[in-house]
Amino acid sequence: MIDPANILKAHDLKHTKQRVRVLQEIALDQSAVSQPELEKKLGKEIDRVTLYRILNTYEDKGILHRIMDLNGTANYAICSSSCTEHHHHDEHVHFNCTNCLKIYCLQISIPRIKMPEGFKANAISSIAYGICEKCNIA
Amino acid sequence: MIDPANILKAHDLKHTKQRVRVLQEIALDQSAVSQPELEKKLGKEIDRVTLYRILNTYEDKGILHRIMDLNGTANYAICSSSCTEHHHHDEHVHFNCTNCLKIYCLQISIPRIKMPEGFKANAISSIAYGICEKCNIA
DNA sequence: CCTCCGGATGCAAATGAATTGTATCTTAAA
DNA sequence: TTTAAGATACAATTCATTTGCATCCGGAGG
Repeated sequence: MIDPANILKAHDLKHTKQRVRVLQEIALDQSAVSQPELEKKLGKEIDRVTLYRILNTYEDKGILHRIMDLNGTANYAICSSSCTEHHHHDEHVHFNCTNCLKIYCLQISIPRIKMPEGFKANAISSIAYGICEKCNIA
Repeated sequence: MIDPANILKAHDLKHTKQRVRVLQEIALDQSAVSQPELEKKLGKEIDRVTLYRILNTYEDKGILHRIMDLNGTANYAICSSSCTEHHHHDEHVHFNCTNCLKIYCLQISIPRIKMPEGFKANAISSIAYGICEKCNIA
């Protein structure tokens, strides 16, 4: 259950109606949402730039995680509760439907991968591309 | 060893000096290259739009594979020889340095991941973010 | 070697995502 | 209630990428 007020307080962020609306909107969907999609829904209430800044703030704070889709557009989804400002732990596999373009957060964690000598990984992202359950039916 | 002329012939592409130059330039580097980087190097010889079109053609033909970096910019690297027009087999892990922004193709293949019911994956991409060997020294 | 067609290139302009600057407004704390 | 730090809105800009169209050139056929 997502409580915007608590999340904001927990991360020392001022409680504004715009920030609350963004969290509500993103929490609705189990697939990740892009800024353009959010702008379509919230454009009447929130300025485009404000939306970008809110999303960046949320990412920095570890409230949202960002996934790049096929077009290089940023998509956002709520982080698992263990994410912090300093380290993201949302290391699950994402699924990007090449038909409807939606991004899903799968409940599958990313297998550990040993890096070559000299390379130090802080995070790893895994995106599967294909057809999602909804598009498979249609 | 990369032979541009052969690659072009093998894929039924006209032999033009621009196409040859792009292949030469990308083959030089073992890290993936973005269009903006290529444009810096080849901008005097090749038009920006032509560069985009060549890269798209190469991707379609399975000559290059595309990796999105942190900024949502497309980067390109030479495909393994088994890639074809209809299916990319370049399923190795990539490494995106958060310092120098370079993308490396690691010689590590992506572990098989079982998709949930209804989801059908055609390709999977895995990108590790961190500090590369060069930046680790400096 | 010459002709000629289709695909490739170059240039101009448009689109779309994201960022920056700045003035104004709002939250939360004194 | 006052007030300062921080948020928001609006305008303008940057940066990657795409589209339209006229021109050019590679290579197949004569």
